[in-house]
Amino acid sequence: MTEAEGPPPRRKDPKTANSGDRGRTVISRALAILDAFTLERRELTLAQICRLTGLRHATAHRLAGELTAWGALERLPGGAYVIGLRLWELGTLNPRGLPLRVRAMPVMEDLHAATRQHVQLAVLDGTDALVVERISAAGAVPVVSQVGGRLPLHASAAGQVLLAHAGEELFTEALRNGLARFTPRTITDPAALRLTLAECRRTGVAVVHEEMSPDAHSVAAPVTDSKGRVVAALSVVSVDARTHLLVPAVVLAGRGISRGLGAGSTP
Amino acid sequence: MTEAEGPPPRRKDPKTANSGDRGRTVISRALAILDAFTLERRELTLAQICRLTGLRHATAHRLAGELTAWGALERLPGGAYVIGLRLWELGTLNPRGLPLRVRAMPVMEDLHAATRQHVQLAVLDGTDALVVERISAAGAVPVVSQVGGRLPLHASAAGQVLLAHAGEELFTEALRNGLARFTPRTITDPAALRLTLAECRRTGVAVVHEEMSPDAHSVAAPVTDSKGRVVAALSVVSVDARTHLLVPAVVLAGRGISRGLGAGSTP
DNA sequence: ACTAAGATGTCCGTTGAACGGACATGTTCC
DNA sequence: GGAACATGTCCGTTCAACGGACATCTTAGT
Repeated sequence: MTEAEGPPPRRKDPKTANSGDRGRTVISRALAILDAFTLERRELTLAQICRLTGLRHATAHRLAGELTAWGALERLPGGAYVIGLRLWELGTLNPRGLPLRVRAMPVMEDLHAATRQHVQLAVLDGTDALVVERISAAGAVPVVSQVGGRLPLHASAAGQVLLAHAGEELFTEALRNGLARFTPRTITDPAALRLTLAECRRTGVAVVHEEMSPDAHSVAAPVTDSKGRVVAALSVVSVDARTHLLVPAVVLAGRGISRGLGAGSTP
Repeated sequence: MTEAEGPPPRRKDPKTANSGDRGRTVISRALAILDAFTLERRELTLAQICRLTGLRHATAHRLAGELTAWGALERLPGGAYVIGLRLWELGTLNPRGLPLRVRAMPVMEDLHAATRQHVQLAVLDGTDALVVERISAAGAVPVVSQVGGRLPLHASAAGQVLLAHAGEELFTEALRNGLARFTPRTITDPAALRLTLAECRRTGVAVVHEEMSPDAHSVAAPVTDSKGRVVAALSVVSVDARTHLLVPAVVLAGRGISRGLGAGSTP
């Protein structure tokens, strides 16, 4: 009597369960959770993480719990997850992050005081320029980027400096991603970009007029390490089209930071 | 004939293999690799990672490879590993990191200009105060801390402010870790610390004389968010023992940052 | 030049950690 | 009240992770 209905099959066909998921590693899943956080999405609930990563909620729950226990994530009172301070603390250990920043800050402040414009320091990361430090000017162009944000290599002064001094392989890699157009003045022709970069190598600076956003004019100069390699780009962003007036100041500041990094001391 | 020696046992007893390792998860191992990096150990070879984490080199090699592919680690020309920029980029998403920093920076610069001393901004993380921003003064106390570094809660002005406004549970937690003595003037008696914290809550500031390192005197004031909760501590470190002269400036600056965070606007 | 010691990188059979379906509980909205 | 959704927990199955073994390369000692 009690077995009238028969035993229901508790397990589904395993083949349908994780069919599209084979070959993924635990670490890749955990890192996918971290990847789900962006500048626009700084707080995520467990359900949002599941949707963004495609993970089952049981899996996401377990992984997020482990990441939280370690400090890679934190939980807000409401239950939502945020990137943890431990991750920020670890990030400061990167040689292109904090040490560069500490050396650059005083000079950037001088440059900011002299020009009263936005001052940015960017390094190469993948096929983008990553802004590692920034001093904003009150009355200048609204906000084009922020610390931790990214700039396109072909359409920003800092990006062009970094791209000009990188290898040919990065240039082809950047072309493969396509030269996105932001304004009518954006350089989208590979040959034209190559000429611009050559000019940048010759003069030592990049000057960009409204290639990324209207009314934004910028100048950038390279920052080199003790071996003369370009490790960062220093740029000033202004609403004034007469950016050539800023060239000497930016070059000077760039060299000032480079000297602080030991440029020229060990040839 | 050919089987004279017999088949050699290729596998060792599995029980001896990973006996002390049972129950550890892949993620805990990967995070242990990241944990191996500290301010003192910013570059690590694979062999060093193995020694520090206790992982087999095959495992560490695979995990470090995955972390590198994602950007959590980077490899230097010599083959050594460093914390990757991707980790720094993610870290900037923490609400107590960048947003706080952006609001605080201008005020910190004003405070630095007014006092010509080290200016620090610290938040609570576990049982330490984590320095999230710092402006160094050229002629002041050598170097007591740095961005990404940690201060003891009981022996630094910023730490005392954070501890004074945290719950009772953090106080007992801090006691459990022990009140480490750094100088003859360090408060190591729990009852004395409790009195100091009560005084700090009453006056709104913490004043510390050589409790962490000789010749270092510091004053700290709280920074509050829109709900009046203490989210950070602003401190000035000086060689001058007459720190009471700095109290009004630090309080003013702390309130200035708080106002930028919306303190008082939504009661 | 030969050997030893140590680091990095790769392979593959074994096995236990990770997966995900199912269920329980809590919350929100109509 | 109950439908929809989110979070949290349990447990049997299985495939990804582990680590011993081996290969290669570099550095050090004699």
